[in-house]
This record gives sequence, structure tokens and C-alpha cells, in this order.
Amino acid sequence: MLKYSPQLDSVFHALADPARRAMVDRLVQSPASVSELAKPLSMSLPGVVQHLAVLEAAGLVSSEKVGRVRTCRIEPEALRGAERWISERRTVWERRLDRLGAVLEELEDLEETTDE
Amino acid sequence: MLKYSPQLDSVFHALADPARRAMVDRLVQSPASVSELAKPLSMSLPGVVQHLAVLEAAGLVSSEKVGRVRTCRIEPEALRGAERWISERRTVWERRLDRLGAVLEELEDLEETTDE
DNA sequence: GTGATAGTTAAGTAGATGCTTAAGTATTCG
DNA sequence: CGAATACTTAAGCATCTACTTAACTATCAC
Repeated sequence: MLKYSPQLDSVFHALADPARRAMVDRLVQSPASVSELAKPLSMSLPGVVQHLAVLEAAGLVSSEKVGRVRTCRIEPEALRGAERWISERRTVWERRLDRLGAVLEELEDLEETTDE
Repeated sequence: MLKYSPQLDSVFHALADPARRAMVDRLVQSPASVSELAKPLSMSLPGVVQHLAVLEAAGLVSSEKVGRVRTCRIEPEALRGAERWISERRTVWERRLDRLGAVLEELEDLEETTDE
């Protein structure tokens, strides 16, 4: 199992939950407090805090407490890492398709010249 | 919790495991049999089959059995869906940065004109 | 047919996950 | 000060996950 990345593990795992995606969705608009994040979610506050901990562990979100309010903000680099992994795979797959297409065209050309 | 997508749940969940990412990594190169997928993974064959089932449930991989060999291939559309979700969020975040930058510049201009 | 190959099915298990409620601790307001 | 706000911590619990081993089925090769 080469190039194992616990970083990707935790980012993809964090994004696999709808409540956590909703929180990310909210945070890309602007920073928010824990209760602001909780408001649209039908869940207890401690539940939200646990999701927040998962997002922070994945490096997707950072937060800072001032007074009694914890303000959360998104960390786009982690998001970018996941995006990069996917797009690299897509690139490999598309290159393969291109090579396949080229081979098929060559075969067609060969058939034409041998048939005529 | 608006626009809940079980599709994204399952795709991100599938990608959160290193063995499954390794399988995707292999399959973007070319289709492969179950045992070919299993070879680089230090895991029993039934374990691999279970991971395969997760990938298929997420729509990331499809497979077909011919004779005694099951051939697996990647389904890039599901990958693209996950990539799209991430890139949409990144776009929102970047737009916000642009607006912020514009506002800051305006403030600077105002200060200059009022100071002088 | 016999045996090897390729995969499948079933059952069990340790540990992680996604919640909950209850009971705290700070901070701010009047 | 005393009450309201904004979290935080702890504990408990049902369910899900990622494996395992053992036993089975369906090809294919001779």
C-alpha cells in the first residue's frame, strides 16, 4: 500500500457527512460562530461541536475563541488537497482515453488502406 | 439541512479509505480483475471484495463477470461529482476573497484622499 | 473427472462513529 | 451581584466499519 496519506483519509472522511459538508458550505461564505453553524442543523450543540472537531482534525477548519465566542473559518488548502487527488486521477484516466482513441483511429486507417 | 446528497456521502466515504483509493488509483490506469486489485493490498481477498462493494455502491466502479473473472472499471462521473462539489466551494471562497480585496483597496483610496 | 484458479458467502469481532442527555465553566449584561 | 449566553466535558449507547477465518461455488486446464 504505497503513498498512504492519512491527511486525505481524514479530509475525505470529514466531507462524507452531510452535517459537516453543510458546515463547510456555510464557512466558505464567511467565518461563523459555533452556534451560527449549529442553527440550520437539527442536532444538539455538543453534536455540532463534535463535527467541528472532525473538521479541525482534518485541517479543513480552524477556530479561535475570543470571549465566550469561538469563531470558525475555513482552511482552503485542505480542500484543495482533496480536489487535487481527484483531478490527478481524472487526468490519468483521460490520457488513457486519448491513447485509446488514437489507437482506434490508426486501426481504422489501416483497415481502409488494406480494404481498398 | 438543505440539499442533502447521499451520493456525495457515499463517494467521499468511499474515498476516505487508503485501500479503496489504491484501488481507484489502479483502475484509472486500466480495468483490472479482483485479484489484480488485491495483489498490492496486504489484506484477505474477502476484505478486498468488501471494499469493492463500497466503491460500487458509491458508483465509482462498475464490474462485470465473464467466466470466473470479474473485471472492474472506473466510473469517472462519480469522481467528477465529488470534484465539482469541492471546486464550487473553493470558487465561493475565492470570490469572497476578491470582494474583500476590492473593499480594502477602496478603503485605502478613501484614506489617501481624506488624509491629503 | 481431478485439481487448481477466481471469486463468493457467512459469521464473528474489535474498535470507530454519530448521536444523545446531564452537568459543568467562562463571559457578558443589567 | 445574579441571570443569560456560549460553549465544553463527560458518559452512555446503538450502529456502522474494517477486517478476519472458514466453507462454498463456479470455471478452466489437463
